[in-house]
Amino acid sequence: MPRDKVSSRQKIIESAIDIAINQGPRTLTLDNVAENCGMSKGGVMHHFKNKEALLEALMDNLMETAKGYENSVCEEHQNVLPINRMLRTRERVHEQVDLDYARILLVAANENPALLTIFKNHLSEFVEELKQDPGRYFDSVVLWLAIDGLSFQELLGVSPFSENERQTIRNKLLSMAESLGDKTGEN
Amino acid sequence: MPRDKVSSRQKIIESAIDIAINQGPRTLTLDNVAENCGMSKGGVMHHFKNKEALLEALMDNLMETAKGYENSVCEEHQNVLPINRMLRTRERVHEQVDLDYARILLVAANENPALLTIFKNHLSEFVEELKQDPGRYFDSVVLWLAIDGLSFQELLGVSPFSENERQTIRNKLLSMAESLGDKTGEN
DNA sequence: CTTTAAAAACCGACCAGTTGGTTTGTAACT
DNA sequence: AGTTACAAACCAACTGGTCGGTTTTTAAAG
Repeated sequence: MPRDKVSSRQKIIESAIDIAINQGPRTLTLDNVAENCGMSKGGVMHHFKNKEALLEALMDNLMETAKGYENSVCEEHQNVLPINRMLRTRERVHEQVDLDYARILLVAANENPALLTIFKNHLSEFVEELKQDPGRYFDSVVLWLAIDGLSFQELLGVSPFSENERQTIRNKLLSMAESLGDKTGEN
Repeated sequence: MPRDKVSSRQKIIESAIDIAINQGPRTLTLDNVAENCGMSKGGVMHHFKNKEALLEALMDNLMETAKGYENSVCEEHQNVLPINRMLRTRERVHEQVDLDYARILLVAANENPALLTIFKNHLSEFVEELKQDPGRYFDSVVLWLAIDGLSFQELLGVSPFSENERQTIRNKLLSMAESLGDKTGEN
């Protein structure tokens, strides 16, 4: 039996994520990853032909996790404005995988900006969705940019707010989104 | 006088900025800087005892430039809300030195997060200033986070908006800030 | 105005460590 | 026998940083 291809690959990815989160972007090296998951570099290279391939896998992993949370939010909160859905998703991501998870974005930005294309496309799709509702477009964009600003500040480690304050801000943004109404216009 | 101490140091800094902007953070190496400004590495090391010292100088340069724009805005628009002032400053920075200038932040974040402390302190001061006016605190924070989100998206190269759209957004944010009133409450 | 000597600016070779990546080997499974 | 899944040794390029030496500037003395 191939010793355990799937779980080995996954173990490498998790090791890489672990490094990206708990150490800086600069320490995400192939040697480090190999050591962190108790493998030789040759082993790692067997699963990912080069570093870029590994980073791609990281990005995919990140996007898929996010999409998973988005889906769960969609199920619980139906017929809700896109911006509302987005804010709730962010909240959930924040609770569960911690924003540190997004540090992978920083690694990607540093290593190979092309990797961010996947992420950018995700944002573009969301803009298109917001444009479907021209009347609430701008208000939604502002709320969206605000939550992004808050996240980015935290991501770079320059947020002047405490976690408590950030929580308050997120809640207020959410309530602002809710006061924009629901999809059908009632409320 | 030594050959030209001031301008040599400045030339190194400008070379480093040039690299930080036009190439990725990873290419900001001492060798690269030296080559870019037509000097030997030894020469560079003479002006900056190590890479960190150079990066510090970059951050200082960035902060001082920003402060310069803020002052010019202060002169032209007196008695205006802090958030209003901040948005106008951002606009001016954007026009003149381009947001690419802020790419230095990314380099710093990647290389030595401690360097961001200066930047973080600047943000903290602004929060304190906003808190002086509790009635408009939250609205100001939202506008601020929004412009930050817009900038950060652009910084990472993931902005789903065109430059035209971003301009529209910035203008709208500014007009929202203006509708918050001026410092004295009239208007 | 010279001479002189210290100080500052700068060069270029070098170093140890790290990087992404390759090659070769080998044990296990099919 | 052949493929899969690794391990181990290895490599060239690059990293930040050091160091001995050379040139240029400055300032003081004659």
